[in-house]
Amino acid sequence: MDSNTYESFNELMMVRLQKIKDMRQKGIEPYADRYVRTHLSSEIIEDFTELENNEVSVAGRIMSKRDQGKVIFIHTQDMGGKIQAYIRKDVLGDEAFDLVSAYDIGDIIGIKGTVFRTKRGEISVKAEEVTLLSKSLRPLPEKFHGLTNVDTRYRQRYLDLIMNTEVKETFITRSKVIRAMREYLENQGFIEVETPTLMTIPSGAAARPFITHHNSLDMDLFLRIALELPLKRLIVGGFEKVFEIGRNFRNEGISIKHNPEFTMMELYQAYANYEDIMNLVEDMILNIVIKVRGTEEITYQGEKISFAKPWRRIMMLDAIKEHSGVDFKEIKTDEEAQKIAAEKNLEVDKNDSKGKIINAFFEKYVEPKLIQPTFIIGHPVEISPLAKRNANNPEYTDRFEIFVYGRELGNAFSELNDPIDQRQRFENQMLERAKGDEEAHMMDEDFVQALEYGLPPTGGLGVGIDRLVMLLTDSASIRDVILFPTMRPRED
RNA sequence: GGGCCAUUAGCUCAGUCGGUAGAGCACCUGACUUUUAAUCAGGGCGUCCCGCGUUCGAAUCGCGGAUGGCUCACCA
Repeated sequence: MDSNTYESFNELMMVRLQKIKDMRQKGIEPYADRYVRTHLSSEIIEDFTELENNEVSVAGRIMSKRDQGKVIFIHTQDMGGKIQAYIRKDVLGDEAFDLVSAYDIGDIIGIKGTVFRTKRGEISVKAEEVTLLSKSLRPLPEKFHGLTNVDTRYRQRYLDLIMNTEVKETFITRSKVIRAMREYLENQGFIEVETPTLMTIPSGAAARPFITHHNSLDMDLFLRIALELPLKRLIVGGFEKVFEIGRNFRNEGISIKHNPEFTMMELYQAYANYEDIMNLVEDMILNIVIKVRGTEEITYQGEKISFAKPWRRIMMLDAIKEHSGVDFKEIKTDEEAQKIAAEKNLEVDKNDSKGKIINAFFEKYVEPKLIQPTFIIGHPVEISPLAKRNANNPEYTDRFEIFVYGRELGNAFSELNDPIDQRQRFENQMLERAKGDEEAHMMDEDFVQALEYGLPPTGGLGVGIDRLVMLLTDSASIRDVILFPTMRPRED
């Protein structure tokens, strides 16, 4: 750090810098090497009856300090929560006590002492030895209101985590959700794999990709938008049950439900169809909900949501008929579909096929109504370029999506394993692209070639981890379940 | 990308009609040996988001910009 840096320090920080100098002059190092702690704050509170009058050592950040002259009360915070230290001048001695007196809120300290309960009933540690482990230079946000500025909370998440305990809880829950999912899938015989993030052809979803450049190969690469195609190649290769939990990147708008990078779990199971996957995902999510929340029913944004089996299963066309009165079974051509869309004042592109219009109807009339976990089955083939056609009605696919609280939580289908049909579908997507649809799939020749070697009948699934965590932590925004959400850099 | 709103001390906020900036917490000095947003007395702390303009004078009014929030669009 040079002197120019110090110039940006305000008076509060200059005072703390001076304290560091004073300590070093006394031969005390304010940045310690290590500290042996015996207990977390939570352990002392939970096991108070056994620990009372025993010696313990705790470490953590000073969150509050009440100096009464010859007695100081300090709350320190660690992973387990907060615990109070009771520090007496006559126990520590004058010199050590004066040092503690100079500690600031935000400093990280170690306390060795005996466990007891104060007059007011709070379980505390009566300090015999207090050690400064790391001096804090910047003042923490105010103790009562804490840190509420959302901008700062996301940009300086560490401050958010220090000040807002429920934020820590959210991310602990996130970790539990992922662990429970892994456990479940491993118990079902799935193997976890990792596939490339850098792709030559981004595929597996309808989305605009991020582009980057590889210098020594002198070529552009794309960040993946889905995990799907590499995983299906692994099924071709004989891994019959695989899954990946990985980051996807989509170059699209940011909203309460969308972050440019987000986490998906995708799994593929050979010899299974979409109905097998439906049973699997229903059981898996119920399992996770119970493991994480201890109950089948949760409350999300004031709405009671039950994950108890079975979830409602309804054909997409039936759901549209139920909510909009329009029966697309009666509508045969793109022109008829365009006409009915116009009658309903639904904005669609004039090139849109019947399949896309069905999807538009679904999104407008049905999606917001699907509060309880619901399987929507049988999507039009035009919007499902990687899904197998239904044997009885080849205009539609053996596909389903899971909706909860009006939001898509998962997507699954019987995988298209006919290489000739797959090539045709890619070609149709290329035509859509040529018509200006930037999100249409690109041709993936290598993937078609893999199918030509033979993909067994396979069921596949994708689940949005962030959205699942939102439900289980009652978080209104996806940014509340992503530690460092994408932000514009500050100008300054 | 459009609309609306916000941005003032480290944090949470107030700021009247345009008259040159305030509170609480935090910090500093002093008092206080079981406090709980400890208390009491005193003190210091500002790029009023940035730029331009109007005005004798701008935190306040106008225009442009930045960042964020909400929302619509986009996004299966």
